[in-house]
Amino acid sequence: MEGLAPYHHGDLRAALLRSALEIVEGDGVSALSLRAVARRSGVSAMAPYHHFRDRAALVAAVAAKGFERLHAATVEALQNSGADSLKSLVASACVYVDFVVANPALYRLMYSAELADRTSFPDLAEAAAAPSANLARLVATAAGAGYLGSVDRRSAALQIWAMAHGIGLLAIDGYLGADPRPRAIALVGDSVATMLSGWSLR
Amino acid sequence: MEGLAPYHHGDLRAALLRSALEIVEGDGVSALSLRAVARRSGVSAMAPYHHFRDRAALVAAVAAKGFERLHAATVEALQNSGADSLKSLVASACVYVDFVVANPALYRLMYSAELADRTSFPDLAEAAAAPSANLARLVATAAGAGYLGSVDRRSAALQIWAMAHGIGLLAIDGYLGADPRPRAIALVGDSVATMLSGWSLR
DNA sequence: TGCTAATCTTGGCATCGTCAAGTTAAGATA
DNA sequence: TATCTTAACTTGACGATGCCAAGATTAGCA
Repeated sequence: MEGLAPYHHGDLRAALLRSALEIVEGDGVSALSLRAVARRSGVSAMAPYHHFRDRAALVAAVAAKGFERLHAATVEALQNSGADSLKSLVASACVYVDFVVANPALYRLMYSAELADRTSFPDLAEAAAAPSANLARLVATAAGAGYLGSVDRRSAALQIWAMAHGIGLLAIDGYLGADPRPRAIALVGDSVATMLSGWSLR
Repeated sequence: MEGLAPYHHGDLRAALLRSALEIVEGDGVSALSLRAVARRSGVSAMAPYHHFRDRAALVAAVAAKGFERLHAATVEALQNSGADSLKSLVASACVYVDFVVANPALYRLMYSAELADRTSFPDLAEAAAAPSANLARLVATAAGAGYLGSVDRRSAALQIWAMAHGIGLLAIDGYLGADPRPRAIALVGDSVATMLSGWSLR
């Protein structure tokens, strides 16, 4: 026993996810096929179907992993920053964009059109909710500290999110030149600070 | 002569583009295949290759059409608005987001990953430059009117663009609920106004 | 009128997602 | 321990896709 390639893999699901992430990060979303994932995991083309209903389910699982990482990065950064709610907001926006620039293909996958309807993927919906909830919490404390004036919290959160989302996407699409990372981070930090100063006037 | 389906189409390129736009708007980007476009145009599967080098070239041509429409919509809206540079900026941001919400699949295609490197598609690069140039011009006149304080014009333009881009994408991805159009437009208008008021402080 | 080059077609190949039916082994039951 | 159930995995096949290669048709110009 213990020969090469046993019939039962042991933990194929995890291995498939790992392979999928490697493919996405290495060759982009377009290279992510079920067959490629199976091949890289040393398994037949149909094996993944016993762990993911179809290709979309695999993509959704990869996206969920991405949201988990994004959330983890944000949480970690907030622990290292102070308690100032304004600085926390700016910092988490910067971390967000940093994540986008560091994982361009993964981020694009996380917001790809095929996953727009998340009702079919409850795990993905749950994973994606964590960053949103985090932002909402930060905005709430900022509002409590009087930084938002009379501005609706939900609107404020959406605007900050949209700005980070937009800057991150423009960065990885090449609109911020080569080496967009410092420029993108400076832009979000600047814009979030600007918005907060604008809101505090109301 | 003048029978059905002549061997030479006459203006296949235009017909293919039209079919492609119909497919994108009707069934989404994922349904846009060369064969489907050919089928809808009543022509063999290989015919498109005499007008577009490969699938990416077709997609690029569709995207260019999209940028032309976006630019046209913005220009038209600006003619109907006054000369106030601040209002013009807000208005064009609203028109931008309105376009995104009205043409979700087309907009996604315009910024799809496969077109990120536009050096291969000079026509697309040129078409995409028009909206950017328009925005830069509006920002320049706003700066001339003293609305930007000491803020870098390029940064200001990028932030406005990113905000519209981000809000539009969040809207068509379902994060603004069903019927996102009024909400999205209100959000951009609000946010651009906020940013301008924040900038004018510096 | 005849030549050339552009336009369009047919046929074929590799790859993809997925259905159907079979094989292997892990784990419960007796 | 022997058997049975069931999950995990495989092989084979089908239709669809992007694209290569080679042939057919016709427009436009000499």
